[in-house]
Amino acid sequence: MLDLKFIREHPDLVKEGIRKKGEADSVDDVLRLDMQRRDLVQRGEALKNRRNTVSEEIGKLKRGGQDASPSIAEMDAVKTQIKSLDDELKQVEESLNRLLLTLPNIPHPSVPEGKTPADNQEIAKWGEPPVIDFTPKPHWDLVQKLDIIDFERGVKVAGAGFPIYKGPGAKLQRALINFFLDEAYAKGYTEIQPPLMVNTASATGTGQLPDKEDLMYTVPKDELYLVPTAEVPVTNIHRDEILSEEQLPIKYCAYTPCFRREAGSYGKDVRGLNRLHQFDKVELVKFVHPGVSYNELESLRTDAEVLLQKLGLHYRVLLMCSGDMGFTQSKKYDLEVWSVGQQRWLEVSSISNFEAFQARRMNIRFRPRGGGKPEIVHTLNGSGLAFPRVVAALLEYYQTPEGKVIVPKALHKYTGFEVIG
RNA sequence: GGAGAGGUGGCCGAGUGGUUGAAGGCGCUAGUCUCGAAAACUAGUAUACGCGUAAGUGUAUCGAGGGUUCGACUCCCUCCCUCUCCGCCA
Repeated sequence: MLDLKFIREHPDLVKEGIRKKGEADSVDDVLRLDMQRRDLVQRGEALKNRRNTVSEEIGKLKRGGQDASPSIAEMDAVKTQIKSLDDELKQVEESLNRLLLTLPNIPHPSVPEGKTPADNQEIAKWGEPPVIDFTPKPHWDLVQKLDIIDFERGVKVAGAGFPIYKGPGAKLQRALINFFLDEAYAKGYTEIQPPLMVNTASATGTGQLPDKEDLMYTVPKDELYLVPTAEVPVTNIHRDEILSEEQLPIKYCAYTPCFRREAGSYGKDVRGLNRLHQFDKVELVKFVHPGVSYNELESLRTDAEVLLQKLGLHYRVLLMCSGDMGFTQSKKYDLEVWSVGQQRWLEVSSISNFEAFQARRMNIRFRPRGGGKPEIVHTLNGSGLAFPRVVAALLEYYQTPEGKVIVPKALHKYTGFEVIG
């Protein structure tokens, strides 16, 4: 959510930012409702002031045994007016709030303007594709021969997009959980095991609601949502809190399964591990002082990149353009790992600065050193990392001509084996 | 799921219709005292929104929402949550 005062004072900047994101701009409606709201507030409060004053007088008169009926009669009329102004105000505020929740965050000046993924900028590349003298297999062939991931039976048990990891496949997943979390620990992140279902307020706080309800699995009977990412429960930990500046930055890491309906996906994008309804992810979340959030974004990116480096996987860093960035972000990087078997890049991490956009929705503030008014914190998060595509890339990258897979050294102490197959 | 109790400021805790934003205590901040610290004493110590350049001022907030009333922390209704006992259960 954007700051209403900022919109009021800089409507053109906001309109420009929304235009860059390629979204419809309802800034003028916001301003109109804001004016209506302030007018109603002023009229209502003047009457309430009157009511409070007279009620106090009535109290005094009654205690003095005097007649207060003229005042009471006046207040009867005032009461009706207040009620009607309050009702009107409530409607205006509901409309205003609904509108504010649908305004996207505006991009940081360093974000390139663009409309599609083609406009994203590749700003770094690490490693090389492996040199091999055979035709590499895609991971879905490898895992079937090795019998380590069973897609067919996953369909039977749950449906498409719910694979079953088996034997070394399951252990590889478990190894990655520990590897990623240990790396995060070493960088000062505190491990969180959050709820895997969240309520409406939490889903609204991080921006999944009201617009993106279709992405989530719902539990209607209990008004809960299965987490589409640990970002949701972890960022909401500090909802409606005033932190102290000394606590900042707060850094959390969390391993969770993630559940996404991903309606409308099809084709090569969903083959094998490329896109699933349930997948594992370690998420990194930061709450930081607004003055340093862009430094924190860079270090967050480094924290995620190092994981791919330690796994020895070839990857690139994209700076997302304004139009491809998403509703809540001010600036976002994607890490894409090279898929040898598919000869394409796969997104394994998305690293974002939301500035105050989420924190304002969630009312997460901090008290500045030495006192003073609470300020909104900035929130950031990044995948560190999402498992399925890392697993896909890893299996494909380290495959042998015989269809076995060499486990990268960084994982040996977690897997206990060095070769799959 | 059944029965009972309760939700008040950073924390504890008073308050059952009329200056209660809210006693008292703790904590915290500043000052006095001290070589310094502790203790003691003094003062200050919520948030949001509106108006105002500002000082300031108005309104709201005692779990949430609604109702009764001239006036609600106090009465009524609905919901949420916590605790205790019982049941069920990994």
